[in-house]
Amino acid sequence: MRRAHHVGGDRRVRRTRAALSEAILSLLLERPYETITIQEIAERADLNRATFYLHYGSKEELLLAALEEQFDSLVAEGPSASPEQPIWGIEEDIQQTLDYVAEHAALYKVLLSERGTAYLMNRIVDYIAAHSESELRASLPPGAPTVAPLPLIARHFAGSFFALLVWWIQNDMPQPAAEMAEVIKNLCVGGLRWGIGLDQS
Amino acid sequence: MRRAHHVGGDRRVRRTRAALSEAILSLLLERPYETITIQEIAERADLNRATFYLHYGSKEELLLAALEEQFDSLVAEGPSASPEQPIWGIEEDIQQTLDYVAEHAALYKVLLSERGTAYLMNRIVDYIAAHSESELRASLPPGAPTVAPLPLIARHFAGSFFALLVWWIQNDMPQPAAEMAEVIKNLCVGGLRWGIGLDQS
DNA sequence: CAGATAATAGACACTGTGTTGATTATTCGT
DNA sequence: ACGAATAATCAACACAGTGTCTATTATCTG
Repeated sequence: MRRAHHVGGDRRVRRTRAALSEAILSLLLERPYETITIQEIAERADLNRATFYLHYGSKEELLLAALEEQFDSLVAEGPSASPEQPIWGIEEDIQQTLDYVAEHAALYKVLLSERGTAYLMNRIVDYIAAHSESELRASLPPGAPTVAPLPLIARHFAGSFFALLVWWIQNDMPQPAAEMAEVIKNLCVGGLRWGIGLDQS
Repeated sequence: MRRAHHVGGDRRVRRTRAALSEAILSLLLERPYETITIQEIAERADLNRATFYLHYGSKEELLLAALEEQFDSLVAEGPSASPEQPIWGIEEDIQQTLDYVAEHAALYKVLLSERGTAYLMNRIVDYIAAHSESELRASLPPGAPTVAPLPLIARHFAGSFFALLVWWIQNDMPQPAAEMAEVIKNLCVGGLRWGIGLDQS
């Protein structure tokens, strides 16, 4: 019955890394990235400063690792891979993403407005684009004509979704998640269907 | 006839600041922001380090100033404010923006992929959104029904435009600017017209 | 030209970094 | 439950870069 063995090596390592990630993210909620020192991170994680260097070479490295975890847990909620309703499976993802982000509003507001944007944006937009492109590909007859190449349509969709997401977060989520999801569905998925010519029928 | 007087105070100040901006941007082309020191910036600008502090309080401050100039010169090329062809004036902007970015490809590749993204993205997306929103407003009958609130449609447009722009730059501009502009026009402006119901006719 | 102001040069204390070697504590496999 | 392996601690180190200062020189503006 004793599981959770070998989940990723030494238990001490896992605990230490988790503490460091948590420390930097919690510091990020309080003040800008540049002003945060490795000393403070170690301090807040209740670890010796030398221990930090046992795991990461720089603040940057730790941040990327922490963001990666963050992204993974966002995606984990994510794409339940719709059955036979191709494009419309995306709508579920939109709803789930908004719900997830709303739960972690404070953190995402910081991540998106400051340091993390470059990384998170690339990561999220890439992910959404890849995800929606494969859905698109599956839902289209092979040689069907589209307004533009599929990867660009996917990017178009991902970009507008992300922009609306950022707007929503940075404006302190003026609408409830469900309502915003509706708007995004209308605009993005509508635009998507238009992009692949489904609206011409 | 002696103009260019009083363009912004002391000539020395203008020269110094310009040198600093140029220095940080050129360093940014060579290596990541974090590794650049104020010492080096001053050195490359051929200025005493103390002079730096006479003008900026930190590296960050200088970078923001430099980005602001960069953004201004991008916008300067920009919106020739279409006469009576509302939405279609946007098409010109798209073309001009791509041309401008293509000219400064190396710099923008760095700015968009690294440090600058957060700032530039907010700045550019805000600008495009505001610009397109006012064009939209002008081109629509007051009470006309739309798919979503105007500001969100504008954001949707700006986001997808920006995402495609980033994709294009980061993939080393696989298509010529003109061709990419066509794609963007098709997708974004098409989506925009669809968004405000012009496609239902 | 003269007064004002910007830039320089060198020095200063200070903060945070990255590394080291010796020591202690925890964990994992058997 | 034991013992070998290895992670974490602690104190100390040289070092790089920061931010500030004062006195001096160079340059601009009216």
